[in-house]
Amino acid sequence: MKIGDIAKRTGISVRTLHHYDEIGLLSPSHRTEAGHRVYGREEIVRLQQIVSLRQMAFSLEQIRELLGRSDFDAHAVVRGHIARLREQIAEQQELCARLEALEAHYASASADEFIQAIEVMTMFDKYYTKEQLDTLAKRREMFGEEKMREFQEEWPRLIAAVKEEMQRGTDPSDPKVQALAKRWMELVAAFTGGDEGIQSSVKNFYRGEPQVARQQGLDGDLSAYVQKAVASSK
Amino acid sequence: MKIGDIAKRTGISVRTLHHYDEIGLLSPSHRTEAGHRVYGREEIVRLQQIVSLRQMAFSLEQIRELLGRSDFDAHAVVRGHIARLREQIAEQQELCARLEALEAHYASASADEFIQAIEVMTMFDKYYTKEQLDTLAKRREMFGEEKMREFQEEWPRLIAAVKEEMQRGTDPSDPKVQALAKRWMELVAAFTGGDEGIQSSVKNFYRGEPQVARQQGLDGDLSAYVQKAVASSK
DNA sequence: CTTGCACCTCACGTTACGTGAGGTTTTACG
DNA sequence: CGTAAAACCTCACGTAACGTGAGGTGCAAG
Repeated sequence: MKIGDIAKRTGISVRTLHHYDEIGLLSPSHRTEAGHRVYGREEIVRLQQIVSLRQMAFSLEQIRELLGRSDFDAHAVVRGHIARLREQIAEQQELCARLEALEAHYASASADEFIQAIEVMTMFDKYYTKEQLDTLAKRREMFGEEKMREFQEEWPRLIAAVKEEMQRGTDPSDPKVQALAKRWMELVAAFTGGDEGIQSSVKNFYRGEPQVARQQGLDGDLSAYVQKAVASSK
Repeated sequence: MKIGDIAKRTGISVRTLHHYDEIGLLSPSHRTEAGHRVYGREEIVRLQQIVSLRQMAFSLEQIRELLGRSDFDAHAVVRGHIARLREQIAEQQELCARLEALEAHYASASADEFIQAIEVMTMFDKYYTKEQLDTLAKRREMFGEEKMREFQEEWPRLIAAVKEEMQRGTDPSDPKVQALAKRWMELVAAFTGGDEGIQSSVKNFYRGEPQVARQQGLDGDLSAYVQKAVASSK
């Protein structure tokens, strides 16, 4: 009946019982004149209920409501709780999947490269919708790991080649430039799959993150040059 | 370069930047003489990294370690993080499944009954291992909803009948008592499936939660009486 | 010159307790 | 009955990652 007995019998810490008393969730019905808490049958029952609900991950506030009086719709509270749990699960699974993909893909990368990869991933989140990311993921699966790596290695070479022609002042309608532009658009098409939404997202991405574009050797002049080449081929 | 600009450009709140400064996660390289924070390129880059890692649900402490210097094994940190996420997901799925089962089964119950059902569930957790609970769940599936309900309705009648004989002083070897005891053991066998571990868990359960036993009309005398009847039948 | 906005530094609130600090009461033993 | 250990009490700070004022200063525009 005293707090220590309750603690031993239920496995709840004395501090926790103090806490429940403090917030008015479970207050002992009596106190000795020395101020020691005395719990009765009622309170033990209520404590069991509290513990049970806590095991179900309800907050103390929710528990107070659920036990407070049945005018609260318990089923509604539970359904809300389930909904929140579902959301959390979905989020965490998404996260987990991403981190595992990263681990698998960048297993041999340095810490810096690894963190950079995470950065790129979150940047993608900013500019692409969830559906677009799904589409891109499917496309990557379609091509397979090796193809994607080849593409990633081809881009810098292609960009460098175009830049050279541009700086040399070659006309965009020159066959050499035309060939490069054709390959350029092929790679773009392979990545975007012709999806217009994705194409505009790509543009927004490079516009919003110029430092990424710069890192890859891209800039406004270069893309304008390619645009001209493509236009003149029609 | 001033804190408000950073806040607008990155979407991070001013307070958050203050916080990161406070804990030394991201401090501006300079201050104006008035004490205004001035951020440089470096800090913006670091902030992006912080935001990215935070999106991945890393704690600020972990982020500090990851960015602190690459002597920390980033891969190990990430693997640990994944493991923790997995655990949380598993727990929440377990919880969610239980709550949904409750919702489905007690959809039309009152709040009190509902909470009591949750209590019973957590009591079971205390006395049965996970495997035993799985076994019991499978057994319930085997019998189906209706059979289980029939069993649940039969128990009180059976207990009452035995109690009557006991109070009347009927000898445990009397055919009437023998018949009741036989049915008793059949029901026990249906529930436990003859699993010895489960049988002892049941005993521990009723021993540890005497109020549940009492609520069902069970007590030491009664079970001793049944034991005698069973023994005398051999 | 004053208005208003951006900036600053406290400092409390949030969740569910853990962990002492420092003091009183009860209990057990000789 | 005296004393010492065990159990009880009330503060009160710490946790994670900020939100939200309160109250005061700096700076550019009208």
